[in-house]
Amino acid sequence: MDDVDHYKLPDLDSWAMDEQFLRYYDSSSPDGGGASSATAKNIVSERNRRNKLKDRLHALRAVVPNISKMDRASIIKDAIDYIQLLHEQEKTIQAEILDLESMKLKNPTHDFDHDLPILLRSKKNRTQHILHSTNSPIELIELWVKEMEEKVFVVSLTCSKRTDTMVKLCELFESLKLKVITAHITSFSGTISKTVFIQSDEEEKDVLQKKIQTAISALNDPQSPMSI
Amino acid sequence: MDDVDHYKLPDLDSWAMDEQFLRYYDSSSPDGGGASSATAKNIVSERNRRNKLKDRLHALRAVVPNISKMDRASIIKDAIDYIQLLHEQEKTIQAEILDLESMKLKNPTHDFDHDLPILLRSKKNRTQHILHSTNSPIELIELWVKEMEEKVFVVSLTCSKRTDTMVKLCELFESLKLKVITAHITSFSGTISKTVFIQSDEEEKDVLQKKIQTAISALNDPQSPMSI
DNA sequence: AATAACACGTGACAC
DNA sequence: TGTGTCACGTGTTAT
Repeated sequence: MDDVDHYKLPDLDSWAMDEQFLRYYDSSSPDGGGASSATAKNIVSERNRRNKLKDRLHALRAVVPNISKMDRASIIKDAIDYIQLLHEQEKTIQAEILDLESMKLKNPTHDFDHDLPILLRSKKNRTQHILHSTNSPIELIELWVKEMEEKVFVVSLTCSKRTDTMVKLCELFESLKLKVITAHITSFSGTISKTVFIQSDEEEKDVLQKKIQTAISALNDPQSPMSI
Repeated sequence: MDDVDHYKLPDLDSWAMDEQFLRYYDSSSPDGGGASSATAKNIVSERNRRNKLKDRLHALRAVVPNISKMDRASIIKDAIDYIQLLHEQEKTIQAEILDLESMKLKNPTHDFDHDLPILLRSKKNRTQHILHSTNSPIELIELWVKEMEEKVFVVSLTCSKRTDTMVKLCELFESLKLKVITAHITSFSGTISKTVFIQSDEEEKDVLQKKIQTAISALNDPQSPMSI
C-alpha cells in the first residue's frame, strides 16, 4: 500500500547506523562483485525510471495547449482540465451531429435499409466493450515478432480459421494498443495468415510477442475481460 | 500495488502529523541544533508536494478511460494517447459535420434557419440525452468493386480512421458473408485503405457494392437497437 | 532471486 | 530569509 499515511515507528535506530556502514566499504566481493552491482543496478534503474517519467510528462505537456506553468503538478492538472473540456466539446458536437443526421433521415434517400446484414448492431456498448469469445477457439500455429527499427515491429502469425477469426485478430491488435501501419491477411484452406507492421511505444520484442500470445490464449478463454 | 478502491478527494491535505517522529539526531548540524526545524519543514513540505502530485496523477487516471496499467508512466502515456485520439476524432467529426451541413444545403426541400452555425450552436440541446453514442462514424471516402472472374471480386475502399475501424471493417465483411481470400489494410494519417479479394456466390458487382455501401452507413447509424 | 515501482529524506537551485 | 521544485540515492514492497 502506498497510502502509508501514518507510518508507525520505522525503528529509527537502525537506519542511521546502516547508512554509515554500507556507505563505503563494500568492494570485497570475491567473484564478480555481486553486492555492489545489486545497488548499482538499482540506482541506474531508478534513474531510468525517473527519466522516463520526465519525458512522458514533457510529452504530455506537448499535446496540451495553453500550458501556463511548467510545474509537474500543474502540467497534470492542465491535462485533466483539457481532457474534460474535450469531453464536453465532444458531447455537444455529437449532439449536433445527431441532430443533423436525424434531419437527413427524413429525406427519401434511404430506400432499403431493411435488408442490411444481421449482426451489425449487437454489442459495442460505450465505455468498455469486451471481446466476448463465445466459441470458436483460435489455434495459434505460428507467431514471430521482429523489431525493424525503434518502436516499429513486424508481427507475423498464422492460425486456424474459425468464424470471426479476422475480427478477433483485429480486435486483438486494437486492444493491445498497437498502431497498425499496414497489414496483410491471407486465408487459405482453413488457416489464416496475418502479417502486420505496427508501431508501439516502449515495447520490446519479446514482451510484445508474449503479450500477443497471452492475448490470443485469453481470447479463447471465456474468462478474461480484456478491456480495450 | 496501488488500489483503485481508495478514492481520495481533492487537495487540502488533512495531515500535519508525523512531526513527532522527525526528531532525530541530525548529524549534519553546522550550527547547533537550530537547523533541524528547517529541514523538518522541508521534509513535511516535500511530503505534501509528493502527495499532491500523486493525487493529481490519480485524478488524471480518472478522466482517461481504459487505463491498462496503474503505473505512473503508463498513466501519463495513456493520457497522451487519449488526447491525441480525441484530437483526431475532433478533426474527423468536424469534417463530418461539414459534410452533413453541405448535404443539407443541397436540399431545397427544407427550411434552413436553425442550423447555420456549426460549432458554437447547439446550446439548446436538452441536457439529458441518453444517447451516449460511442459511435465512431466511419466516413467512406472511396469504394469500388471489380469482378475478377466468376464469383471472385476485389473490393477497395478507403475511409476515415476512427477507433475500431479495422474491427468494424472486418465485421462488415464477415456479416455480409463474403469469403475473404486475401486482404491488405493500410493506415496513414487518419485514413484507412483496405483492398480485399473476396469470393461471393450469386452476387453481382453493383449489388455487392451497394450492399457494402449501405452496410457501412448502417454501421454508423445509431438506429440499431442496442438493447438486444 | 531478480526486478519494477514507490515513497522517503536530503541537498541543490531558484525566486 | 524562507518557500517551492526538482533530482538523487536509498530502503521497502509487491510481483
